[in-house]
Amino acid sequence: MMKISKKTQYGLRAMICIAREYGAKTPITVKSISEKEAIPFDFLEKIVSRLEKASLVKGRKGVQGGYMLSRPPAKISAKNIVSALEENDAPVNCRLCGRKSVCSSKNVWKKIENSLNSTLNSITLQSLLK
Amino acid sequence: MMKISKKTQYGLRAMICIAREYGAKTPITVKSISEKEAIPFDFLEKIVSRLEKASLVKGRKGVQGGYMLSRPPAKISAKNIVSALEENDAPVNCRLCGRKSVCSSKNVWKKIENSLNSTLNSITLQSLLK
DNA sequence: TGAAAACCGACTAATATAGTCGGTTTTTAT
DNA sequence: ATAAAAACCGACTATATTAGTCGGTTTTCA
Repeated sequence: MMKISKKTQYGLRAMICIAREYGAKTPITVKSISEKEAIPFDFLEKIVSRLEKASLVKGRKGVQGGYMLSRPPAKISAKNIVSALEENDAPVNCRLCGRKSVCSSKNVWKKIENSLNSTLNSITLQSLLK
Repeated sequence: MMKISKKTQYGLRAMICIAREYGAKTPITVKSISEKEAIPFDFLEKIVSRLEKASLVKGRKGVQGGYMLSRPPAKISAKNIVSALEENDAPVNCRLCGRKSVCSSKNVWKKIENSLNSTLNSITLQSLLK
C-alpha cells in the first residue's frame, strides 16, 4: 500500500550520489548517476531538474558541468527530497472527501501523515552517507 | 505523496459504519452504508467482500441480511483494515529494486514502513467510534 | 568552434485505480 | 411455494497516474 513512486526512489538515490561528491571541485553529471544507479537517463534528467527547482541542488551547464548539492548534506532531509518530487504531499486530501463532517476517518489519515512527516524530517542526507 | 486509495478510504468508513451497529441483532446492508457514506454501491460491495475474506466482517445472505463485525471493535485495528484492502503492503518492495546492495536508500523506506505500521496498529475501530 | 553538458516541454506507453455490469445463490417474510 | 432482498462473484471498461521517451535549445569550456 501507499507505494513510493519510482520518481521518488530514483530521486533519493540520485541525491545520495550527489551528496557523496559534496566538497569536490567538479559537479557530477546526470549521465554518470544514471549509469551508476541504472536509472533511465531522460527520466532522471527530469527528476534532477525538479530537485534543482526546489533548491536542493545547483546545476552548471556546459563541459565539466553537472550538479552539486546547494547546501551541506546535514541540512537536507528526506522530507525535503520527497516534497520536491511529489505534488500532493498528503496521503489524503480532505478537501476532496466532500463529506468533511461525516468523515470520521480523517483522524487516521492525519495521524499517518504526521508520523510520516516526522520520520522523513528526522532523516538527513548526511546520515545516509554512512 | 503516497496517496491512500479510495478503496481503502471507503473501506475504513464502511468499517466504522458497521462497527457502530456492533451488538445490534440485525446486520447492516451494503446499500445502507453506500447511501449514508455516498459511496458507489457496486464498488463498495467489492470492498466489503474483501473485508469479509480477511475475516473482519461476517456476511449474512437473504432478506434481513447484511454485514456485522466478526469480533469486537477493540480487536480490529486500522492496520487490519488497510492490509485487507491493499495487496502490496510495503511502500517499497526491495526485491523489485534489482540493485539490492547498491540501494543505500532502502533504510529510509524501511523506516517509513515501520512508522506507518506502528501508527496503524495503534488505532482501533473502538477508538474511532468516539 | 565544437563537444558536452544542463535545460525544457510535449508526447507516448504502461500500469493501477475506480467504477460498472450481469449474473448466481441464499435466506426470509408472506 | 414463492417472491423479494440481500450477499456473493468474476469479467469488463473507463479514467488517472506513473514511467519513460523524444527532439530540441542554451550554456560553458577546452
